[in-house]
Amino acid sequence: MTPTQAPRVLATVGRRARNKADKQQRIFEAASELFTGLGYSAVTTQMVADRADVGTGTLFRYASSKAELLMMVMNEQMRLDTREGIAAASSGASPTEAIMALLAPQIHLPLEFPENTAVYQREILFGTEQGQYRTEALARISELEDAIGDILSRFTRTHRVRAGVDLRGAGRTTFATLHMELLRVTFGREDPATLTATLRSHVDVLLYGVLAPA
Amino acid sequence: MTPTQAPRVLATVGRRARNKADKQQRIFEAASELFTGLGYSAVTTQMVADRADVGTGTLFRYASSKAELLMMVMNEQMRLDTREGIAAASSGASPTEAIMALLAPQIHLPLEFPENTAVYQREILFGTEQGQYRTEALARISELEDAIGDILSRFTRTHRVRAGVDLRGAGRTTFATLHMELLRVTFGREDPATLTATLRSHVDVLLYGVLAPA
DNA sequence: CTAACATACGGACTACGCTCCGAAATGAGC
DNA sequence: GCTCATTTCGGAGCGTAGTCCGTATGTTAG
Repeated sequence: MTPTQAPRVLATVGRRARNKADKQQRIFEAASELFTGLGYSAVTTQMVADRADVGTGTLFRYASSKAELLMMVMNEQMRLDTREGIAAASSGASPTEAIMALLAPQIHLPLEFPENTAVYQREILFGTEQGQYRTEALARISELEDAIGDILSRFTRTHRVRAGVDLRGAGRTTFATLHMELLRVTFGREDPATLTATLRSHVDVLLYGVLAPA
Repeated sequence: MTPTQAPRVLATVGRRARNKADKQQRIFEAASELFTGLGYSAVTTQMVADRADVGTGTLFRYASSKAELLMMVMNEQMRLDTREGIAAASSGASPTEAIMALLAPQIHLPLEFPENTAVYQREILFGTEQGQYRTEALARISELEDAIGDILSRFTRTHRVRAGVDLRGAGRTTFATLHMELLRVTFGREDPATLTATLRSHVDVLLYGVLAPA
């Protein structure tokens, strides 16, 4: 083996690309450990940069803001929860149960990481920058909204959809409600123990309404 | 009139209290003009302080944060819209129409001041500090949620409430949806012209549900 | 191997929200 | 009017997110 041959095998992507992937990895791990250990507001970007052993200038070429840094970390968790929920929803026996199965895996996050989850939700809803990690988060939400559409259409044989109802819009309403209920738990205005029950009754209202003509 | 008598008439509250009210007034006007003229992010607290002719230290004893400063201004508008909505709602002929009448005055804000309204909503939902102006904003929201409860109970003679439905929770769902739809307009994901129609269909879904057993 | 180029890096720097504490103004007691 | 206590004021200073640009490092051509 000549000195130029041995590296070439691994070097098909070049040293630069490898350095980049390596830094990306270090930054992800540093951010993940610090955010989960201390919570968003107690972490400074300087701390992340130091732990990842890069300069702050470098840090901000890998994530365009501190919030993007958090989203990078949270998206991983969200990815798992979403996959789990979509799998579980396919076996729900009623519309309510199917939707609850879809949403159930999302519930643990605000309990485990209240502050980080609140910031995550805040940035999803109110973020203006079009960073890559926010884009990914939005894609994940869309995935769930689509899943609700799929669930509802799965039940159109046994249930009829009221005239004029837009299923996509109903998916949005479901998420609006999920967001708010998760926030209520985060800010301690709702008992986590009753969250599932509360959410189920919201889903029921959404599906079957509040009123019926007397 | 002795020099001590003339001032006494106006001075029942004391010079200190008058100075305070005066500064409060100047700060309100400065904040109002700057925020509405330039938008939240383009305004610095220094600019508000300068225009109100106070130091920054002083500014922050009249509003505990920049966001509180905005809420101080927005609350005034919200107060008018809420009063108008509650008055209009009492004459709605159907539950849907009554709720729409209640919400209608709220929808002009994001059209006129998209950025400020978004920040206002963000702080209402995610703010952690317990400043006086946020407290006031939350009270205004509660007022509207209560109004929805009143509307629904007004129709219990002609409509029956589905078993197990919590009207207060339904009010929260309505607001969750309103928040989200206003945000969609703010961020340009929804045509303002169709907002009323979209909102009405959301309210309909909420009242009468998506599904009915076939 | 070297030169010339392109890209990535990183830390000094800036902007801004907010705090802190010494100074000034006000009111009370005499 | 004078002194002292109390409240209010305000701007220098701090912490932190994010930028800018000179330097370092990798890549390519000859």
